[in-house]
Amino acid sequence: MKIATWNVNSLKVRLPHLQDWLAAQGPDVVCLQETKLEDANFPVAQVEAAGYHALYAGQKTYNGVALLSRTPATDPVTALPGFDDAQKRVLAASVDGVRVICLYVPNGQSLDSDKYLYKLDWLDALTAWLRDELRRHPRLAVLGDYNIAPEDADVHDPAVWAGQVLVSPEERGRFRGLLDLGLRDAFRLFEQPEKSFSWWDYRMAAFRRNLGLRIDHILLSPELAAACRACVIDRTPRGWERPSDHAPVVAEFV
DNA sequence: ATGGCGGCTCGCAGCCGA
Repeated sequence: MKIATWNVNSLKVRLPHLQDWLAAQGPDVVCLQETKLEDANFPVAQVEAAGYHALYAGQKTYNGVALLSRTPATDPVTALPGFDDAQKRVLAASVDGVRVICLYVPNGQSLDSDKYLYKLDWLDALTAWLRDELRRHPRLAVLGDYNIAPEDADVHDPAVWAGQVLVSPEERGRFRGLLDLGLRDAFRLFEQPEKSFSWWDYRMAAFRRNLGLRIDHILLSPELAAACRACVIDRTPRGWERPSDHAPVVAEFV
């Protein structure tokens, strides 16, 4: 089984890239973030034509998540339980015996912003929820844009990023809290190239110079981690014309 | 690296992302 996560930064703009990438990679499940579409405008026909079923929880302008799957997904959940949130950032469903959770973690904007406090509260609610979900679902995969670079190795220049969101000790502590639940970072289950990133700023030719961050992650329950055979970041679509600023992350397990 | 890009919108300027 092949699962993937991709922040497409507007599905309306990136639909051709998604179609090309699905045809090239043929994943069984794809979690999308930043669709920026109200549900009435979701491209259901195009996704079905590509061979996928779709669940989606969207809104205008910002956020929005979707879950595409070769076989129909069941038992959808579209919010963090017990966390009152107007923003569409969560979509969970079951596919082929795997509980899949698609996340778009808040960015936080800056350390002195209310959005940063919202991010930390959001991560606390996520942690409490995933603790229960791990008990309920031995085969659990939590994929998405976490907006956290877990370690300095996930940052092109830690000195440049010091004191900013995505790398703060509080955010990294929340990420470690997820690992402490028993989840494993699929990417780090394997030997990986130095300076592996999943996001590059549109400015300053950052992709060409590989000035990036690794902030898109696939976390796996112990059972799925034991079955995982590969996890890679596919940089290819980031080099296409008019790309998303994020690259897809893909994991395969038996 | 102190901005630069590229989404979005009761659009032509400003907000937001990361």
